[in-house]
Amino acid sequence: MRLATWNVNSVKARLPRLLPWLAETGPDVLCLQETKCPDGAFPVTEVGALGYQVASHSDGRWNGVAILSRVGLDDVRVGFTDEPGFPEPEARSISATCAGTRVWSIYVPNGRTTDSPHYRYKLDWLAALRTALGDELRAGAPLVVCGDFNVAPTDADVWDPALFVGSTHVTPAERDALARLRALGLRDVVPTPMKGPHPFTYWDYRAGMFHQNKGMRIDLVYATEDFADRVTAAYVDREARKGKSPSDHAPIVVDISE
DNA sequence: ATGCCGCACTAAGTGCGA
Repeated sequence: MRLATWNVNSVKARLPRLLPWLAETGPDVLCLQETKCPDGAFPVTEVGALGYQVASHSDGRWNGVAILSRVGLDDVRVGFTDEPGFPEPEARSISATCAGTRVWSIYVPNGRTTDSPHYRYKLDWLAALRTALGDELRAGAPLVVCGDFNVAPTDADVWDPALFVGSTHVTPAERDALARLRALGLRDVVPTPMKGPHPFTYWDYRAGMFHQNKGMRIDLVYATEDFADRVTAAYVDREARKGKSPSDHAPIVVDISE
């Protein structure tokens, strides 16, 4: 099975990139984030023509997550128990069972700055996610959490750690929240960079950040041991960040043996 | 060359992203 995750920064704007990418890469399951697509406007016909079922969760202009699958899409759940909001819960989590694996697509709140209420919201959201995942892991099925975690796990996951001192995405509290997810039994499936030493997944649109490879690894794949042990390859598809009208994130592609 | 911000909403200006 081939699984992928991609923050597309608007599924509508990215459709001319998404459709050929699906046809060429052929993931069996694709987790999307920042679809920015109102309910009912998701291009289900276009991706359906490529053989994919869609489960999406939207709140209009911002956020939005989805799962595309051509190997089944059952027991879809939007959000999770006791999910924090700002003030109301936003469209940041959707999960489904695909070919026997519980798949989550998540878009963690940005946090903005460490003195912002959005930062508290981010930490609370990650803590509640941990609780919800812990509950689901007791069921014992293989599980994988994919998405834009908005946290760089280590200093090697940002292009210049000195520039990030005092910023969100790198604080001990955020990294501890990730460590607590791993402590549930989830393993960080680190992709191959394809170029350079760092498997960055995000490069700002501005100032030529991509061509200087000044990026961050903030899109992650966290998998249960039984799933992670079956991973045969994982890579960052930098090609999708090139060319006309790309997302500012690149997809991660993971191959798993049956 | 991978190339110097883009998206949504709405109608030029703002909010957001990390």
